[in-house]
Amino acid sequence: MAGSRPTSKDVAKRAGVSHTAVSFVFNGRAEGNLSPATQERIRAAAAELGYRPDAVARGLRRRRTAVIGLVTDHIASSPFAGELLTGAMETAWAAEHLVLTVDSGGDPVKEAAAVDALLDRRVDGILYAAMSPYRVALPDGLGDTPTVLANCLPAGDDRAAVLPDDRAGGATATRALLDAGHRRIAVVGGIDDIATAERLAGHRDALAAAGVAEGPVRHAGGDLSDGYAAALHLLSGPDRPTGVTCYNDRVATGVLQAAARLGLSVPGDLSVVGFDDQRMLSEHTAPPLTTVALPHRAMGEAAVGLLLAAVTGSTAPPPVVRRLECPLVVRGSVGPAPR
Amino acid sequence: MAGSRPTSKDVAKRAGVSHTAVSFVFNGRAEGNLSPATQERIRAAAAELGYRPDAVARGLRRRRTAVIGLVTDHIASSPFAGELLTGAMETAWAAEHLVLTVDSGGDPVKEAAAVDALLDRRVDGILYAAMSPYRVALPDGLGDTPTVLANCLPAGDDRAAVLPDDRAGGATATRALLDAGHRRIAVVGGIDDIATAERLAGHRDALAAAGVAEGPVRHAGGDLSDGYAAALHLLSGPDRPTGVTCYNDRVATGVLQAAARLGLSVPGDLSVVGFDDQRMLSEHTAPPLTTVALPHRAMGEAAVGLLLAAVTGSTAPPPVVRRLECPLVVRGSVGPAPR
DNA sequence: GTCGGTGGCTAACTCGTGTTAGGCATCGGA
DNA sequence: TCCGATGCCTAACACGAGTTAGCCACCGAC
Repeated sequence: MAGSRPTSKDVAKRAGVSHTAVSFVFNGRAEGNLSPATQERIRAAAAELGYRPDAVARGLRRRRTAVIGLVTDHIASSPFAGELLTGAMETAWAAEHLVLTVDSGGDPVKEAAAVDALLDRRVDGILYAAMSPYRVALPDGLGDTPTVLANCLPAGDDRAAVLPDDRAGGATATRALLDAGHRRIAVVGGIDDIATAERLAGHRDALAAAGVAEGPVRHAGGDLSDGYAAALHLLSGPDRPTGVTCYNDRVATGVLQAAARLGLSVPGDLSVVGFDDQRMLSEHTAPPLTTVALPHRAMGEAAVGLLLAAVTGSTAPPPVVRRLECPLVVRGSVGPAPR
Repeated sequence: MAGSRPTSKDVAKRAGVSHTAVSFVFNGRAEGNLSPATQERIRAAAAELGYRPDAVARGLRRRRTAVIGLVTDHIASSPFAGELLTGAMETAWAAEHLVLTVDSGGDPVKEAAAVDALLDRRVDGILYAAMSPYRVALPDGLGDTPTVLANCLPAGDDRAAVLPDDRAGGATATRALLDAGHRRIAVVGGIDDIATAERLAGHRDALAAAGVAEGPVRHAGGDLSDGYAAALHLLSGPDRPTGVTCYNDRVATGVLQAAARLGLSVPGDLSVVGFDDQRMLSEHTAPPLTTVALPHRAMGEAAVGLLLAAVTGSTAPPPVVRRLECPLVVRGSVGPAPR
């Protein structure tokens, strides 16, 4: 007896009406069809029994499950995925939707199987999140299921996508240094990467807007040791820069260590700006890192927002790329230019 | 035409049989009921149409959705949650189940609503994961839905739970130092916490087993600065310890910084063992941290394993607490005892 | 020739809801 | 008195499967 949920029929019996009447009450069709007294009786009966409509049966009939599917290539490896997932879950929740997540681990076969499994469950839309912003071939079979990509681009430009605005972010990083009075600004780290190119372009945008000449650029890789090595070189030469923007926080941490090694104080002698806001790192360096945050949470929110709009409007999301702002997180590694 | 999935009726029509026959094929009831020739015709028709049974309709009839619900209090804040989620998703996937996740953000009201939303979707079981291992009052209403707690304990001992074996983990940390020949071993960090007490007990277990006298214990808190301060004190006194086990990796990082400040080399003069394996930290300290890992992924796997067993056996998971091993992750911060 | 059994298949019901067409009063007006 | 309109409600079907009971033809045995 404890095990079985009450159905709309139970409620109907208790209120002395048909189950149709119960359905009306729970779907806003009561007004004009059911007398206020009857509505009240039904509501009371439902409350007493603790009735809640069965979402599975409802999904079958309505052909909407109020569930959106999320397939990603690496959820555990980075806190970013967690942020994106949180953003997605929260906007979904606000619209009374839930999120069904599958991690493909980057395996295309599993990825296709994951999409199939989600479609079998009749999810209302699919959010496809990648960890690296490359172009991505979606498994086919999703047909006209509303689909939005997050942090990656569709192979053909036929799907909606949500991405960080790397170019503007690059400009933001550099502007943080310019605003503090720096004029000799270097760029350290980076790989053969769309993001690297975009951020560098943003860097140049900011320099140009301020009428400042370009400094040295060292695309040395994306790891702590890369930042360390490049900075050691860069900072021991003549005419050393007073500010450095980095490809990411790992590289920036390497730069901080190199500065410490060379006896340069940060931010006294040198200012450093990171990228990504990898908080486990950026909050714990000495000094804590001023950095440009990737909008992972916002991407999750925006992507689900697009999906929900498509679902309620029963139209595919417009296949445009939306770029989201990368906000500056001010901590302690930027100070006024020395001298 | 592209938009609508084929149903079992479409397959039936194409194969010239009833939809019941199709259902038989997809549920292992074909043998003995359908001639091999008919089976083959059905299979062929299904393949040509790309038919896959609708999981929503199937869930309604079978009263099993092949979805398990996961409610957690903080998914984004730590990489641990991601690990747990990954473990859960993987074992679920291996059994052809998916995971429906809700983050309550620690709000008990939302938590209850989340459980209701999951039950509405008729999830086959619920995995309740917390970030801190305190006792937890489950929202009622889950009745006899199979439920397993991960990383926390039920308020009454009426539910199954999966936890790290903190005591054994504490012993593992200390044993790593004992095995390297250390005899003066300190404990740094910790809060008023079950985990702290358990790990300390394990520490003493290991010392007792090796017949080594207890060293200083500083329950100084759980942050980097706490570790730094405590270690500065501890290491500058006379008769300083040669090995330290820490409450967590943040504390351990503080200890490393204190050692550097005092001119002690790690692991030459001092060996340090962390706890948690917070990789973003432990992999990037100098030297990289030898630490005891919390079995988050294993907890996710074990919890879902228990749930699946309960679901297929249609019996509640036995309300016992299962403690999972915390493995030692060897990196570079432990060396032979000096002298 | 009838009876019982068996292999091969389907009609008809079920799960719990949403939805459409229509029934049955009652009421006002001619 | 009869007619149409209106207010209130329900019967019956649909969604897409899984499941039970049973039909029908064929076979062998008596």
